[in-house]
Amino acid sequence: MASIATDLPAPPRRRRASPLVRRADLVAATVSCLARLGAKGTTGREICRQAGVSHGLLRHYFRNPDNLLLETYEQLCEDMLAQLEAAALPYAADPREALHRYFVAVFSDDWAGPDIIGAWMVFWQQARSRADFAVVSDSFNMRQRALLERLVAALPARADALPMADAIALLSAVLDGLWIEYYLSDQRTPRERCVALCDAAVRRLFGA
Amino acid sequence: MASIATDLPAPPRRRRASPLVRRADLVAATVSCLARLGAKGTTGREICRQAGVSHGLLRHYFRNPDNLLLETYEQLCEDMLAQLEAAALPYAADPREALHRYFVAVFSDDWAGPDIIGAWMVFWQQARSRADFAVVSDSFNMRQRALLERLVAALPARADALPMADAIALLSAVLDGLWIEYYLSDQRTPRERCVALCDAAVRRLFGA
DNA sequence: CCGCTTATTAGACGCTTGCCTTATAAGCGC
DNA sequence: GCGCTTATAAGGCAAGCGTCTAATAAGCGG
Repeated sequence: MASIATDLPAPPRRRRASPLVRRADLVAATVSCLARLGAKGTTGREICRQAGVSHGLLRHYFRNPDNLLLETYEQLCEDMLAQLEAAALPYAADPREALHRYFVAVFSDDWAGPDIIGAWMVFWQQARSRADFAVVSDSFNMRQRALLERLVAALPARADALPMADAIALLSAVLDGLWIEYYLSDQRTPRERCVALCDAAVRRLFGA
Repeated sequence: MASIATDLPAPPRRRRASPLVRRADLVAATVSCLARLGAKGTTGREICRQAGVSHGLLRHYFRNPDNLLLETYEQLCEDMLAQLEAAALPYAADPREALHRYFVAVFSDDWAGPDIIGAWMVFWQQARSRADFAVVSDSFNMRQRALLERLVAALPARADALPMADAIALLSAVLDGLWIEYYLSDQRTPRERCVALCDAAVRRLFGA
């Protein structure tokens, strides 16, 4: 048994890390916290606990917990948009396939996995009451929809098609709605079914 | 100017109310709180403040703030289902019209107004991490979908129709997705457009 | 009009949070 | 290897929360 003297002072393992790495750590811990504990449980101290750093460090990198939340949201949106483009654009020549890849990416573990999906719901909540979050949300929605529009535009034109704005809005709604369905129970509606339903929606909305 | 004696003791206007009324007051205050302040801002004390009662009263009617939240969720679901049925079922003979009334009710001020719409997002969040909330959510979803299915079943059958399960799932997703879109900005997508898009989805999914 | 039930308030307690200030040492440049 | 920068830890402080207990009075039955 170790002596009390060596037990108590507990070498506070303070390995230094580059600012960029630490910031990334805190952002990652924030996402995990949001997904696991929701808005109420995601406190500055809890985030630091999860990141394995002292609670004073948060203030060293961010103005306050709220600011960390906002930056996390921004980065999450940026990353997701980049990956959606990377997944779909290489197949732009075959719009059906490109859309399919897009759907698969949306429901992938990266953005809809158990360690992250819950975070989006919290951000949506913030977007309604806080202007700075709303700005990020609006920008994200706009860009996501632009990408969708770009993919859809490559589909062969049909005579009995809906107005493009309506079709896009509906496809976008299907995506969000299925995403919520998946959020509420990945058992009841597994991701393969979500993707299949999205594909079906494309066929229905833009012609067989 | 009134005397200090009458100012300080501040007649604590403690009018009695029947238990049912007070409980309803607290539930209503909870919804308002959730919608205005989100999950983090909705504390037991804040709810009581908003309801105009002392913070001790919450414990007199509910085991704890969490329990009040759950009961609020249950009642909200019950009320909404009842009103959806009341809005749509009288027109069951004309399924198109019945569905339209259903959509109008979903996006009405009663369930999507600024004083309530934010609450649903919080409940969704709870439904993922807390089993008791998940039970309420699942039951609500099941019954809502059953009602939708009942209305859709009255539509004339079409040869090129999707499998019923898929069509229902997609229509339900469109509803939820547009609901979120409306939640994020009632400016960008006003409720009339949401309803119109739902109607369009019905035509597309179940035939013109 | 009195007395009992109980709705209601008020206050105390311990805990956690966010914010700030101070102390420490890790690791780079020289 | 030495010293300076600064990443990191730690603790104090006020405020707010949830829980509990005790005191008060409102309004009914008699």
